[in-house]
Amino acid sequence: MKVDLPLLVVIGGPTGIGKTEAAIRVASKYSTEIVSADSRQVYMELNIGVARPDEDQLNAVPHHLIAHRSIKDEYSAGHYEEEALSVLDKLFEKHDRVIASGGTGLYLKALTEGLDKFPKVSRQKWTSVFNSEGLSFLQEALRELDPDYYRSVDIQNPHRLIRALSVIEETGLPFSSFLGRSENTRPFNTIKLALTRDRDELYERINQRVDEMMSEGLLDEVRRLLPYRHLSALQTVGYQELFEYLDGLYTLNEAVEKIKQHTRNYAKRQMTWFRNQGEWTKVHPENVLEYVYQLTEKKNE
RNA sequence: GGUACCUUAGCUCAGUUGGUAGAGCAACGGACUGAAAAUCCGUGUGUCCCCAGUUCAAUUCUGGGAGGUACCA
Repeated sequence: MKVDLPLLVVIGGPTGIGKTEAAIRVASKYSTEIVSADSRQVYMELNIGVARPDEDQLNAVPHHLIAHRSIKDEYSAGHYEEEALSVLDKLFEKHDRVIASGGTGLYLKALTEGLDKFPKVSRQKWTSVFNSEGLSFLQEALRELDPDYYRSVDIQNPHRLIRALSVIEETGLPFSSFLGRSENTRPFNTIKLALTRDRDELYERINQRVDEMMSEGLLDEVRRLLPYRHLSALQTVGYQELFEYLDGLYTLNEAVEKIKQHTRNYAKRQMTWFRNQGEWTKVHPENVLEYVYQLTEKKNE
């Protein structure tokens, strides 16, 4: 840790683990504020289904980068990195430590380590090429235009190919020429805590939370968003399943079970991410306050 | 009570003319630098209902038992 730099306490972990509460406890204790790192809570139109902190919680501690964008806006990890850094800049004028909390691994990486700088590009063209020509066409195109990236990228993954080809198309440069170029230094120290719990317990919490969302009116929220179901912001667990229920594909009960299952699947993917990312200290939600406190004590010795 | 059919992976089921078995879904493991709650890759986890018989060998054939479904009473 570098001396004289402020501290960013990062609280990550899978959905439903208890990040929101833990972050609020730590932020309250140190009278500071919270920067969210959640790719779905940024949208003002999404509330119940993305487990946005409630009114009381938002009033208890100031939160940033929550519900400040529309689902109709383009938003991505790049936007998030810019916004988060500028918010942090201002917050560190008032506080010597700030809390970041969220489950979107890529956003946390963007915030703490930074991404390489890319121009903003539209993926529209290559998405439609993919739809009409198929995956192997994209593979061939990338192999020709950027053999280096072709070798390292997962060529079965259309998202990756579309992204790379869009960048190449608009810049006239290989995608790989942008990688590893940027020096990303951060004007703050970071400690990264990945919240963990017993898996069965986490899954049980997820199941219960989905039931709570339903009784809070998730179905109404989804019904209002039906016209926007094709936006990427709505490619989201809890929304797609209820759209399909409204299509008559299955019963409400079946839809709710699918939401629970898909949320568990998502949590599992997040656990994989945090487990294999390195640098993340596993902490039980109940011990977060104590853990941060101990680190602070050491720092002052 | 009688007759027919069924019982194989967590679930729904396929299969072995007798050589201890495989699909879908689930589950589990993994990847991932701008859609990341997305997207993609990998893995079969099994008293083949139980007991006995025939056989070199039975999940498969025979007999009995248990449970289930349908029809007849």
